[in-house]
Amino acid sequence: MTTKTQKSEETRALILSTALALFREQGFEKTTMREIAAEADVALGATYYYFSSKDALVLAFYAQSQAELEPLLAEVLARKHKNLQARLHALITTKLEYFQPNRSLLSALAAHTDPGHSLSPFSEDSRAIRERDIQSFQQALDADKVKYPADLAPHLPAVLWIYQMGIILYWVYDQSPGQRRTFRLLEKSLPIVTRLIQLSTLPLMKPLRKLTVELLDAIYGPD
Amino acid sequence: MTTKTQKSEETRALILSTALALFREQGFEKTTMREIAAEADVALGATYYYFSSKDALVLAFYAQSQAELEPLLAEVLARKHKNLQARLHALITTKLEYFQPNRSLLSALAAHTDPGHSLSPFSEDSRAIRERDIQSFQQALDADKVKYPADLAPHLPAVLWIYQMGIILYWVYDQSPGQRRTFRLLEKSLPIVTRLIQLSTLPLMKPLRKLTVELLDAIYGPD
DNA sequence: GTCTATATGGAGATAGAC
DNA sequence: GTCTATCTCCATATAGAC
Repeated sequence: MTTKTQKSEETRALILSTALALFREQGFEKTTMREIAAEADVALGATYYYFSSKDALVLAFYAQSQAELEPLLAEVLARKHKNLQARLHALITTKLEYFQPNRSLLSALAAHTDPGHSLSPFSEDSRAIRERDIQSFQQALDADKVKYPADLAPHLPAVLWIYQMGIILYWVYDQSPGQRRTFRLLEKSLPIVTRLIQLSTLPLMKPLRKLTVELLDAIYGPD
Repeated sequence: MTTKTQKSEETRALILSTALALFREQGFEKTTMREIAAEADVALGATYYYFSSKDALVLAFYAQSQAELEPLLAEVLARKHKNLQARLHALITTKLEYFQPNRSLLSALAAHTDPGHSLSPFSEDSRAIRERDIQSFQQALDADKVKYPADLAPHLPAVLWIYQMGIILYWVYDQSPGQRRTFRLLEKSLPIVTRLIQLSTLPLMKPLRKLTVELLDAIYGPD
Protein backbone atom coordinates (compact mmCIF):
# COMPACT_ATOMS: atom_id res chain seq x y z
CA MET A 1 0.00 0.00 0.00
CA THR A 2 3.05 2.16 0.37
CA THR A 3 3.43 1.66 -3.33
CA LYS A 4 -0.09 2.65 -4.03
CA THR A 5 0.09 5.72 -1.83
CA GLN A 6 3.35 6.71 -3.41
CA LYS A 7 2.08 6.22 -6.93
CA SER A 8 -0.94 8.27 -6.05
CA GLU A 9 1.23 11.00 -4.62
CA GLU A 10 3.23 11.04 -7.81
CA THR A 11 0.15 11.31 -9.99
CA ARG A 12 -1.14 14.13 -7.87
CA ALA A 13 2.16 15.96 -8.08
CA LEU A 14 2.32 15.36 -11.82
CA ILE A 15 -1.13 16.81 -12.37
CA LEU A 16 -0.40 19.83 -10.20
CA SER A 17 2.92 20.64 -11.81
CA THR A 18 1.49 20.15 -15.28
CA ALA A 19 -1.36 22.46 -14.45
CA LEU A 20 0.93 25.11 -13.02
CA ALA A 21 3.16 24.95 -16.08
CA LEU A 22 0.18 25.41 -18.38
CA PHE A 23 -1.21 28.22 -16.23
CA ARG A 24 2.14 29.95 -16.42
CA GLU A 25 2.33 29.55 -20.20
CA GLN A 26 -1.20 30.44 -21.18
CA GLY A 27 -2.82 31.89 -18.11
CA PHE A 28 -5.43 30.43 -15.83
CA GLU A 29 -8.55 31.17 -17.87
CA LYS A 30 -7.18 29.96 -21.17
CA THR A 31 -6.08 26.64 -19.76
CA THR A 32 -8.75 23.96 -19.69
CA MET A 33 -9.03 20.95 -17.43
CA ARG A 34 -8.98 18.80 -20.57
CA GLU A 35 -5.65 20.23 -21.60
CA ILE A 36 -4.19 19.60 -18.19
CA ALA A 37 -5.38 15.99 -18.24
CA ALA A 38 -4.09 15.41 -21.77
CA GLU A 39 -0.72 16.99 -21.06
CA ALA A 40 -0.33 14.92 -17.89
CA ASP A 41 -1.47 11.80 -19.76
CA VAL A 42 -4.32 10.97 -17.44
CA ALA A 43 -8.05 10.93 -17.96
CA LEU A 44 -10.04 14.02 -17.19
CA GLY A 45 -11.67 12.20 -14.28
CA ALA A 46 -8.30 11.54 -12.70
CA THR A 47 -7.68 15.25 -12.53
CA TYR A 48 -10.97 15.70 -10.72
CA TYR A 49 -10.18 12.78 -8.48
CA TYR A 50 -7.22 14.69 -7.09
CA PHE A 51 -8.47 18.21 -7.46
CA SER A 52 -12.17 18.70 -7.05
CA SER A 53 -12.19 21.78 -9.26
CA LYS A 54 -9.99 24.04 -11.31
CA ASP A 55 -9.92 26.43 -8.39
CA ALA A 56 -8.66 23.64 -6.15
CA LEU A 57 -5.50 23.57 -8.25
CA VAL A 58 -4.91 27.22 -7.50
CA LEU A 59 -5.54 26.65 -3.82
CA ALA A 60 -3.01 23.83 -3.83
CA PHE A 61 -0.52 26.18 -5.47
CA TYR A 62 -1.25 28.80 -2.85
CA ALA A 63 -0.74 26.34 0.01
CA GLN A 64 2.47 25.02 -1.52
CA SER A 65 3.75 28.55 -2.03
CA GLN A 66 3.06 29.52 1.53
CA ALA A 67 4.92 26.44 2.76
CA GLU A 68 7.90 27.25 0.57
CA LEU A 69 7.80 30.90 1.56
CA GLU A 70 7.80 30.25 5.28
CA PRO A 71 11.53 29.49 5.62
CA LEU A 72 12.36 32.37 3.28
CA LEU A 73 10.37 34.77 5.42
CA ALA A 74 11.88 33.39 8.60
CA GLU A 75 15.31 34.01 7.17
CA VAL A 76 14.34 37.56 6.21
CA LEU A 77 13.06 38.24 9.71
CA ALA A 78 16.22 36.83 11.23
CA ARG A 79 18.31 39.44 9.46
CA LYS A 80 19.06 42.56 11.48
CA HIS A 81 16.99 45.25 9.86
CA LYS A 82 17.24 48.72 11.21
CA ASN A 83 13.52 49.26 11.80
CA LEU A 84 9.97 48.18 11.13
CA GLN A 85 9.91 49.82 7.74
CA ALA A 86 12.95 47.88 6.60
CA ARG A 87 11.50 44.61 7.84
CA LEU A 88 8.18 45.18 6.12
CA HIS A 89 9.95 46.12 2.94
CA ALA A 90 11.98 42.92 3.06
CA LEU A 91 8.95 40.77 3.79
CA ILE A 92 6.88 42.16 0.97
CA THR A 93 9.58 42.25 -1.69
CA THR A 94 10.54 38.69 -0.81
CA LYS A 95 6.99 37.60 -1.52
CA LEU A 96 6.77 39.54 -4.75
CA GLU A 97 10.02 38.03 -5.97
CA TYR A 98 8.88 34.57 -5.04
CA PHE A 99 5.58 34.93 -6.88
CA GLN A 100 7.07 36.67 -9.91
CA PRO A 101 7.05 33.61 -12.21
CA ASN A 102 3.42 32.90 -11.35
CA ARG A 103 2.17 36.44 -11.27
CA SER A 104 -0.68 35.76 -13.65
CA LEU A 105 -1.78 32.79 -11.59
CA LEU A 106 -2.07 34.98 -8.56
CA SER A 107 -4.67 37.00 -10.37
CA ALA A 108 -6.94 33.96 -10.20
CA LEU A 109 -6.57 34.22 -6.45
CA ALA A 110 -6.82 37.97 -6.21
CA ALA A 111 -9.77 38.16 -8.56
CA HIS A 112 -12.19 37.09 -5.86
CA THR A 113 -13.13 39.49 -3.13
CA ASP A 114 -16.10 37.36 -2.13
CA PRO A 115 -15.17 35.86 1.26
CA GLY A 116 -17.54 33.02 0.40
CA HIS A 117 -15.42 32.03 -2.58
CA SER A 118 -12.76 29.51 -1.64
CA LEU A 119 -10.11 31.31 -3.66
CA SER A 120 -10.65 34.58 -1.85
CA PRO A 121 -7.76 35.50 0.47
CA PHE A 122 -10.51 36.16 3.00
CA SER A 123 -12.23 32.78 2.67
CA GLU A 124 -12.59 30.03 5.21
CA ASP A 125 -10.61 27.71 2.94
CA SER A 126 -7.59 29.96 3.02
CA ARG A 127 -7.89 30.83 6.71
CA ALA A 128 -4.92 28.70 7.79
CA ILE A 129 -2.70 30.26 5.15
CA ARG A 130 -3.90 33.74 6.04
CA GLU A 131 -3.32 33.31 9.76
CA ARG A 132 0.20 32.09 9.25
CA ASP A 133 0.86 35.01 7.01
CA ILE A 134 -0.46 37.46 9.59
CA GLN A 135 1.89 35.83 12.06
CA SER A 136 4.87 36.99 10.05
CA PHE A 137 3.76 40.59 10.57
CA GLN A 138 3.41 39.92 14.27
CA GLN A 139 7.03 38.89 14.26
CA ALA A 140 8.08 41.92 12.25
CA LEU A 141 6.43 44.10 14.90
CA ASP A 142 7.84 42.15 17.83
CA ALA A 143 11.39 42.47 16.56
CA ASP A 144 11.34 46.07 17.77
CA LYS A 145 11.78 46.95 21.40
CA VAL A 146 9.39 49.84 20.84
CA LYS A 147 6.06 49.62 22.60
CA TYR A 148 2.99 50.16 20.49
CA PRO A 149 -0.12 51.51 22.19
CA ALA A 150 -1.80 48.66 24.06
CA ASP A 151 -5.20 49.21 22.50
CA LEU A 152 -3.89 49.30 18.96
CA ALA A 153 -1.15 46.69 19.19
CA PRO A 154 -3.32 43.56 18.91
CA HIS A 155 -4.76 44.85 15.63
CA LEU A 156 -1.55 45.86 13.95
CA PRO A 157 -0.57 42.51 12.40
CA ALA A 158 -3.92 42.20 10.63
CA VAL A 159 -3.77 45.82 9.52
CA LEU A 160 -0.32 45.33 8.03
CA TRP A 161 -1.48 42.13 6.36
CA ILE A 162 -4.31 44.03 4.68
CA TYR A 163 -1.80 46.63 3.55
CA GLN A 164 0.33 43.87 2.06
CA MET A 165 -2.67 42.38 0.28
CA GLY A 166 -3.37 45.77 -1.25
CA ILE A 167 0.17 45.97 -2.57
CA ILE A 168 0.00 42.45 -3.96
CA LEU A 169 -3.34 43.14 -5.60
CA TYR A 170 -1.92 46.24 -7.24
CA TRP A 171 1.13 44.26 -8.38
CA VAL A 172 -0.95 41.49 -9.90
CA TYR A 173 -2.65 43.91 -12.26
CA ASP A 174 0.27 46.25 -12.72
CA GLN A 175 0.98 46.45 -16.45
CA SER A 176 3.99 48.76 -16.21
CA PRO A 177 7.34 47.29 -17.29
CA GLY A 178 8.71 45.10 -14.52
CA GLN A 179 5.78 46.25 -12.40
CA ARG A 180 7.74 49.30 -11.53
CA ARG A 181 4.60 51.19 -10.55
CA THR A 182 4.09 48.73 -7.72
CA PHE A 183 7.58 49.27 -6.42
CA ARG A 184 7.08 53.01 -6.55
CA LEU A 185 3.80 52.51 -4.69
CA LEU A 186 5.63 50.44 -2.09
CA GLU A 187 8.41 53.00 -1.63
CA LYS A 188 5.91 55.80 -1.26
CA SER A 189 3.36 54.08 0.94
CA LEU A 190 5.57 52.19 3.35
CA PRO A 191 6.96 55.35 5.00
CA ILE A 192 3.39 56.57 5.43
CA VAL A 193 2.30 53.37 7.09
CA THR A 194 5.18 53.28 9.51
CA ARG A 195 4.91 57.02 10.16
CA LEU A 196 1.25 56.64 11.02
CA ILE A 197 2.06 53.86 13.46
CA GLN A 198 4.65 56.08 15.09
CA LEU A 199 2.28 59.01 15.23
CA SER A 200 -0.35 56.87 16.88
CA THR A 201 1.71 56.94 20.07
CA LEU A 202 1.48 60.73 20.38
CA PRO A 203 -0.90 62.02 23.08
CA LEU A 204 -2.32 64.42 20.50
CA MET A 205 -3.46 61.42 18.48
CA LYS A 206 -5.24 59.74 21.34
CA PRO A 207 -8.75 60.63 20.12
CA LEU A 208 -8.10 59.53 16.57
CA ARG A 209 -6.46 56.34 17.79
CA LYS A 210 -9.44 55.62 19.99
CA LEU A 211 -11.75 55.99 17.00
CA THR A 212 -9.51 53.73 14.97
CA VAL A 213 -9.47 51.02 17.60
CA GLU A 214 -13.25 51.20 17.83
CA LEU A 215 -13.39 50.80 14.09
CA LEU A 216 -11.12 47.77 14.16
CA ASP A 217 -13.13 46.23 16.98
CA ALA A 218 -16.25 46.73 14.90
CA ILE A 219 -14.64 45.04 11.92
CA TYR A 220 -13.22 42.04 13.73
CA GLY A 221 -15.78 41.81 16.53
CA PRO A 222 -19.03 39.80 16.61
CA ASP A 223 -22.19 40.73 14.76
CA MET B 1 -38.31 52.16 -39.07
CA THR B 2 -39.49 53.97 -35.99
CA THR B 3 -41.57 50.88 -35.40
CA LYS B 4 -38.62 48.62 -35.78
CA THR B 5 -36.42 50.65 -33.53
CA GLN B 6 -39.16 50.88 -30.99
CA LYS B 7 -39.91 47.18 -31.09
CA SER B 8 -36.24 46.52 -30.68
CA GLU B 9 -36.04 48.85 -27.74
CA GLU B 10 -38.95 47.04 -26.16
CA THR B 11 -37.36 43.64 -26.63
CA ARG B 12 -34.16 44.90 -25.13
CA ALA B 13 -35.96 46.35 -22.14
CA LEU B 14 -37.97 43.16 -21.72
CA ILE B 15 -34.86 41.00 -21.69
CA LEU B 16 -33.10 43.29 -19.25
CA SER B 17 -35.99 43.51 -16.81
CA THR B 18 -36.61 39.78 -17.01
CA ALA B 19 -32.97 39.13 -16.29
CA LEU B 20 -32.88 41.53 -13.37
CA ALA B 21 -35.99 39.94 -11.87
CA LEU B 22 -34.46 36.49 -12.13
CA PHE B 23 -31.15 37.70 -10.73
CA ARG B 24 -33.00 39.19 -7.77
CA GLU B 25 -34.94 35.98 -7.17
CA GLN B 26 -32.24 33.40 -7.57
CA GLY B 27 -29.00 35.32 -7.64
CA PHE B 28 -26.68 36.00 -10.54
CA GLU B 29 -24.80 32.71 -10.66
CA LYS B 30 -27.84 30.50 -10.41
CA THR B 31 -29.64 32.22 -13.25
CA THR B 32 -28.81 30.93 -16.72
CA MET B 33 -29.03 32.75 -20.02
CA ARG B 34 -31.41 30.00 -21.16
CA GLU B 35 -33.76 30.75 -18.30
CA ILE B 36 -33.72 34.44 -19.07
CA ALA B 37 -34.50 33.78 -22.73
CA ALA B 38 -37.28 31.33 -21.87
CA GLU B 39 -38.84 33.62 -19.30
CA ALA B 40 -38.74 36.55 -21.73
CA ASP B 41 -40.08 34.32 -24.51
CA VAL B 42 -37.26 34.95 -26.93
CA ALA B 43 -34.63 32.67 -28.34
CA LEU B 44 -31.29 32.41 -26.59
CA GLY B 45 -29.66 34.12 -29.53
CA ALA B 46 -31.87 37.16 -29.13
CA THR B 47 -30.57 37.62 -25.63
CA TYR B 48 -27.04 37.55 -26.96
CA TYR B 49 -27.98 39.89 -29.77
CA TYR B 50 -28.84 42.59 -27.24
CA PHE B 51 -26.40 41.67 -24.52
CA SER B 52 -23.17 40.18 -25.67
CA SER B 53 -22.67 38.30 -22.43
CA LYS B 54 -24.22 37.63 -19.08
CA ASP B 55 -21.90 40.24 -17.65
CA ALA B 56 -23.21 42.78 -20.12
CA LEU B 57 -26.59 42.51 -18.42
CA VAL B 58 -25.02 43.50 -15.14
CA LEU B 59 -23.22 46.38 -16.78
CA ALA B 60 -26.51 47.58 -18.23
CA PHE B 61 -28.01 47.40 -14.78
CA TYR B 62 -25.09 49.36 -13.37
CA ALA B 63 -25.44 52.08 -16.00
CA GLN B 64 -29.19 52.30 -15.49
CA SER B 65 -28.73 52.49 -11.74
CA GLN B 66 -26.24 55.28 -11.99
CA ALA B 67 -28.61 57.24 -14.22
CA GLU B 68 -31.45 56.78 -11.76
CA LEU B 69 -29.21 57.61 -8.83
CA GLU B 70 -27.96 60.87 -10.26
CA PRO B 71 -31.06 62.98 -9.45
CA LEU B 72 -31.30 61.35 -6.03
CA LEU B 73 -27.74 62.27 -5.25
CA ALA B 74 -28.21 65.79 -6.59
CA GLU B 75 -31.15 66.18 -4.27
CA VAL B 76 -29.13 64.91 -1.32
CA LEU B 77 -26.34 67.35 -2.08
CA ALA B 78 -28.82 70.21 -2.36
CA ARG B 79 -29.91 69.68 1.22
CA LYS B 80 -28.15 71.82 3.80
CA HIS B 81 -25.95 69.41 5.70
CA LYS B 82 -23.90 70.74 8.53
CA ASN B 83 -20.54 69.46 7.31
CA LEU B 84 -18.60 67.16 5.03
CA GLN B 85 -19.20 64.18 7.26
CA ALA B 86 -22.96 64.62 7.09
CA ARG B 87 -22.88 65.01 3.33
CA LEU B 88 -20.77 61.90 2.83
CA HIS B 89 -23.03 59.97 5.14
CA ALA B 90 -26.07 61.04 3.17
CA LEU B 91 -24.45 60.21 -0.17
CA ILE B 92 -23.38 56.75 0.85
CA THR B 93 -26.54 55.72 2.67
CA THR B 94 -28.61 56.92 -0.26
CA LYS B 95 -26.70 54.59 -2.51
CA LEU B 96 -26.96 51.65 -0.15
CA GLU B 97 -30.71 52.15 0.16
CA TYR B 98 -31.09 52.40 -3.57
CA PHE B 99 -29.16 49.20 -4.19
CA GLN B 100 -30.75 47.29 -1.32
CA PRO B 101 -33.17 45.25 -3.48
CA ASN B 102 -30.35 44.24 -5.81
CA ARG B 103 -27.66 43.73 -3.24
CA SER B 104 -26.81 40.26 -4.46
CA LEU B 105 -26.50 41.51 -8.02
CA LEU B 106 -23.95 44.06 -6.92
CA SER B 107 -21.75 41.21 -5.80
CA ALA B 108 -21.40 40.23 -9.44
CA LEU B 109 -19.97 43.70 -9.95
CA ALA B 110 -17.88 43.82 -6.82
CA ALA B 111 -16.50 40.33 -7.33
CA HIS B 112 -14.00 41.52 -9.91
CA THR B 113 -10.97 43.48 -8.86
CA ASP B 114 -9.30 42.93 -12.20
CA PRO B 115 -9.31 46.33 -13.95
CA GLY B 116 -9.22 44.40 -17.20
CA HIS B 117 -12.57 42.80 -16.48
CA SER B 118 -15.43 44.90 -17.80
CA LEU B 119 -17.45 44.43 -14.62
CA SER B 120 -14.71 45.79 -12.42
CA PRO B 121 -15.50 49.22 -10.97
CA PHE B 122 -12.00 50.09 -12.16
CA SER B 123 -12.44 48.95 -15.73
CA GLU B 124 -12.41 50.96 -18.90
CA ASP B 125 -16.01 49.94 -19.58
CA SER B 126 -17.21 51.49 -16.37
CA ARG B 127 -15.02 54.57 -16.60
CA ALA B 128 -17.85 56.94 -17.47
CA ILE B 129 -19.93 55.72 -14.56
CA ARG B 130 -16.97 55.93 -12.23
CA GLU B 131 -16.06 59.46 -13.24
CA ARG B 132 -19.57 60.72 -12.73
CA ASP B 133 -19.62 59.08 -9.35
CA ILE B 134 -16.35 60.71 -8.36
CA GLN B 135 -17.91 64.01 -9.40
CA SER B 136 -20.48 63.71 -6.65
CA PHE B 137 -17.70 63.64 -4.09
CA GLN B 138 -16.18 66.70 -5.69
CA GLN B 139 -19.48 68.46 -5.08
CA ALA B 140 -19.68 67.21 -1.51
CA LEU B 141 -16.27 68.75 -0.91
CA ASP B 142 -17.04 71.98 -2.72
CA ALA B 143 -20.13 72.59 -0.63
CA ASP B 144 -17.87 73.64 2.21
CA LYS B 145 -16.26 77.03 2.32
CA VAL B 146 -13.27 75.40 3.99
CA LYS B 147 -10.07 75.32 2.03
CA TYR B 148 -8.34 72.01 1.68
CA PRO B 149 -4.58 71.99 1.17
CA ALA B 150 -3.88 72.82 -2.46
CA ASP B 151 -1.65 69.82 -3.04
CA LEU B 152 -4.11 67.35 -1.60
CA ALA B 153 -7.38 68.85 -2.80
CA PRO B 154 -7.31 67.55 -6.39
CA HIS B 155 -6.98 63.99 -5.11
CA LEU B 156 -9.67 64.08 -2.46
CA PRO B 157 -12.67 63.17 -4.63
CA ALA B 158 -10.99 60.00 -5.89
CA VAL B 159 -9.85 59.11 -2.39
CA LEU B 160 -13.36 59.48 -1.03
CA TRP B 161 -14.69 57.43 -3.92
CA ILE B 162 -12.32 54.60 -3.03
CA TYR B 163 -13.47 54.84 0.55
CA GLN B 164 -17.07 54.55 -0.63
CA MET B 165 -16.22 51.53 -2.77
CA GLY B 166 -14.72 49.88 0.26
CA ILE B 167 -17.90 50.43 2.24
CA ILE B 168 -20.05 49.10 -0.60
CA LEU B 169 -17.82 46.06 -0.99
CA TYR B 170 -18.13 45.32 2.70
CA TRP B 171 -21.90 45.79 2.48
CA VAL B 172 -22.26 43.43 -0.44
CA TYR B 173 -20.79 40.55 1.53
CA ASP B 174 -22.11 41.58 4.92
CA GLN B 175 -24.13 38.66 6.28
CA SER B 176 -25.25 40.34 9.48
CA PRO B 177 -28.98 41.02 9.85
CA GLY B 178 -29.91 44.10 7.87
CA GLN B 179 -26.21 44.52 7.13
CA ARG B 180 -25.88 46.25 10.44
CA ARG B 181 -22.16 45.61 10.55
CA THR B 182 -21.75 47.81 7.50
CA PHE B 183 -23.63 50.65 9.13
CA ARG B 184 -21.50 50.31 12.22
CA LEU B 185 -18.45 50.36 9.98
CA LEU B 186 -19.73 53.51 8.32
CA GLU B 187 -20.46 55.27 11.63
CA LYS B 188 -17.04 54.38 12.95
CA SER B 189 -14.98 55.07 9.85
CA LEU B 190 -16.56 58.25 8.56
CA PRO B 191 -15.41 60.38 11.53
CA ILE B 192 -11.90 59.05 11.01
CA VAL B 193 -11.91 59.95 7.34
CA THR B 194 -13.13 63.47 7.92
CA ARG B 195 -10.86 63.90 10.93
CA LEU B 196 -7.86 62.91 8.86
CA ILE B 197 -8.79 65.39 6.20
CA GLN B 198 -9.02 68.10 8.85
CA LEU B 199 -5.73 67.07 10.40
CA SER B 200 -4.06 67.25 7.03
CA THR B 201 -4.25 71.04 7.22
CA LEU B 202 -2.12 71.19 10.38
CA PRO B 203 1.47 72.41 9.88
CA LEU B 204 2.63 69.47 11.98
CA MET B 205 1.20 67.16 9.34
CA LYS B 206 2.95 68.79 6.45
CA PRO B 207 5.59 66.05 6.03
CA LEU B 208 3.03 63.27 6.18
CA ARG B 209 0.76 65.11 3.78
CA LYS B 210 3.63 65.61 1.39
CA LEU B 211 4.32 61.88 1.43
CA THR B 212 0.67 61.17 0.86
CA VAL B 213 0.43 63.50 -2.11
CA GLU B 214 3.51 61.89 -3.60
CA LEU B 215 1.86 58.54 -3.13
CA LEU B 216 -1.32 59.69 -4.86
CA ASP B 217 0.69 61.19 -7.70
CA ALA B 218 2.45 57.86 -8.10
CA ILE B 219 -0.87 56.02 -8.20
CA TYR B 220 -2.62 58.27 -10.66
CA GLY B 221 0.40 59.46 -12.59
CA PRO B 222 1.97 57.96 -15.74
CA ASP B 223 4.05 54.80 -15.85
C1' DG C 1 -8.42 3.58 -3.52
C1' DT C 2 -7.38 4.98 -8.39
C1' DC C 3 -8.85 6.01 -12.50
C1' DT C 4 -11.61 5.67 -17.30
C1' DA C 5 -15.44 6.45 -20.24
C1' DT C 6 -19.22 8.85 -20.78
C1' DA C 7 -22.93 12.13 -19.59
C1' DT C 8 -25.00 16.68 -18.28
C1' DG C 9 -25.95 21.26 -18.67
C1' DG C 10 -24.30 25.90 -19.38
C1' DA C 11 -21.85 30.09 -21.85
C1' DG C 12 -21.09 31.83 -25.90
C1' DA C 13 -20.65 31.65 -31.33
C1' DT C 14 -22.70 31.48 -35.82
C1' DA C 15 -25.23 30.55 -40.17
C1' DG C 16 -28.79 32.08 -42.11
C1' DA C 17 -34.25 32.95 -42.08
C1' DC C 18 -37.18 36.94 -42.39
C1' DG D 1 -31.50 44.96 -38.42
C1' DT D 2 -33.76 41.30 -35.60
C1' DC D 3 -33.96 36.94 -34.29
C1' DT D 4 -34.06 31.41 -34.49
C1' DA D 5 -31.97 27.01 -34.65
C1' DT D 6 -28.09 24.76 -33.96
C1' DC D 7 -23.21 24.05 -32.79
C1' DT D 8 -18.92 24.03 -30.07
C1' DC D 9 -16.35 23.79 -26.12
C1' DC D 10 -16.03 23.76 -21.32
C1' DA D 11 -16.45 22.65 -16.11
C1' DT D 12 -18.18 19.37 -13.51
C1' DA D 13 -20.67 14.79 -12.22
C1' DT D 14 -20.96 9.87 -12.10
C1' DA D 15 -21.17 4.82 -13.01
C1' DG D 16 -18.38 1.50 -12.69
C1' DA D 17 -13.74 -1.02 -14.31
C1' DC D 18 -9.57 -2.62 -12.11
